[in-house]
Amino acid sequence: MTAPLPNGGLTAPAEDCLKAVYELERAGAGAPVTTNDLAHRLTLAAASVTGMVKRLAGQGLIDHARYHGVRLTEQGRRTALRTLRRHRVIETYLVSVLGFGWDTVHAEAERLEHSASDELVDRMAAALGDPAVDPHGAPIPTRDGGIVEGPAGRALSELAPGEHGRIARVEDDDAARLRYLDSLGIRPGVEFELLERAPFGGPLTVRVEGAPRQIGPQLAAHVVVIQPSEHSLRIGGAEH
Amino acid sequence: MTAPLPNGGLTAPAEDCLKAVYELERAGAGAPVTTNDLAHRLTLAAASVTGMVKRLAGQGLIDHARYHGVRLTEQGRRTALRTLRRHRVIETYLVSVLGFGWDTVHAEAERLEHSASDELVDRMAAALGDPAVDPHGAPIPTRDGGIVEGPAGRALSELAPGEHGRIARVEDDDAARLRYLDSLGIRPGVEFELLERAPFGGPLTVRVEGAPRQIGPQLAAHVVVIQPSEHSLRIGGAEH
DNA sequence: CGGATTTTTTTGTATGTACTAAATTGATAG
DNA sequence: CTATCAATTTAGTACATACAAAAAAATCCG
Repeated sequence: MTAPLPNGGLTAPAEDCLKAVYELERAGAGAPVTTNDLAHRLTLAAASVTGMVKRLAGQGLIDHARYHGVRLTEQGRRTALRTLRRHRVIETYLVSVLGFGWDTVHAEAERLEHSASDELVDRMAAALGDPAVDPHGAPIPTRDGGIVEGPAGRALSELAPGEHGRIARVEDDDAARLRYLDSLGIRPGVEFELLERAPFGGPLTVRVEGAPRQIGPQLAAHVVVIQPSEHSLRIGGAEH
Repeated sequence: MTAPLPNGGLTAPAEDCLKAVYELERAGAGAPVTTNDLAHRLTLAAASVTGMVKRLAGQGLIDHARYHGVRLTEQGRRTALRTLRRHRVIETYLVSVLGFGWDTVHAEAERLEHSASDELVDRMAAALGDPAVDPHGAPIPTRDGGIVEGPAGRALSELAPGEHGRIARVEDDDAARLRYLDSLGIRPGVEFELLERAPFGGPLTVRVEGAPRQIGPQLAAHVVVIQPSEHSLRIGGAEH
């Protein structure tokens, strides 16, 4: 009796690893996820990842081609999405019901996602009316393993001056960075307009809630926005 | 980065062990808690307990006299009570807010108590109006480390026919046994009268909610009752 | 008091998670 | 095509948790 292991019988590090593979696969457009990518994401030595990956491959949750990275199996994807659902429902519950700030819930959810049962999470979700997105704008997987990965918004950092829209999602887990963004008024649901971009990777100036704000391009890269429609006014080449 | 370890930096098994020492000390009227007692309580081999006890003693949480059992230090007591508070607040929240049955919450709380932060638990407690007891009638330690261990009720199994009162607490964690008691109408807060006791350790007949119910003495030993006052009518020797 | 029994600890083993350092494989550039 | 460099895996170590079997200590009883 080492640990309780409520849901699929996986340990917390194993669930974290699957979640990381899922997220890196998504970010990398389906390319295999390398050991180094996982090590960085999990703040682990590469050798530790190799060991974990072997165990998970042995359980049929990922396919591992030596020296060439890993891919989730169908079973691994389902498992990762269940963990992700627990994480995001918990975050939403903490913010909506218990009054936590959206910048502080990640760490708490990161622990609770491994010990909360699916039943508890389903009750939380029901109490919230089965929300579709969490406080960061990330989609919440459904009980049956589905997920709608949003309408493929663009990063704030990719827009050209004059473009405007609504902030859909902030893809960052660090409390300090989120608190900073929040202090600028940059949070999911807020309307904005990009006023200007300083050259050579300089800061962007964004109007949010009536006020002009400056934000660095690295931070802005994690802010996903949606625009009113396809006839948005594009001035200048914003691709990069 | 093996595990998150939210509160005192203790692992889940270590917290469970401290909690068990606390509970066994209480049940044993302060006598030192033996390795075997702990092994039974934790469903562990005695050898495993010895190892855990050494680590905890090294951290100053318990005093360990080889071959003579352990005692919580003041620091250990505080730590145990914080874990106990988390457990009981979580149980109460699950029952009162999320609609779990009082018979099923123990297992869920047993896991969550190790990953929920004190801040989360304080918010849950506040949402409940800082309740004094959990769904089983057990007292909830306060934020500052205090606990009021109830008015020292008597076990239902110790009463004599004709005695009556109110069920204060059910000291059992097993879901099946709790569900059975619940089906008999035996739960905290319910008024009762002991109608008769079969001889030679036979079943007790108890009137609860107007209906006569039979209950074995082992189960009844875990039902703590309080009586109207000290001039309760005692008929016959009820001791033992 | 001293042997028998019980309890506890020690010893040795296993697993999962982590690390560092060394070896290996793959990719790249000349 | 090979030397080099980066990425990855292997090897060896450590710690916490668990176990069973053996040894040691305490207790009990005649």
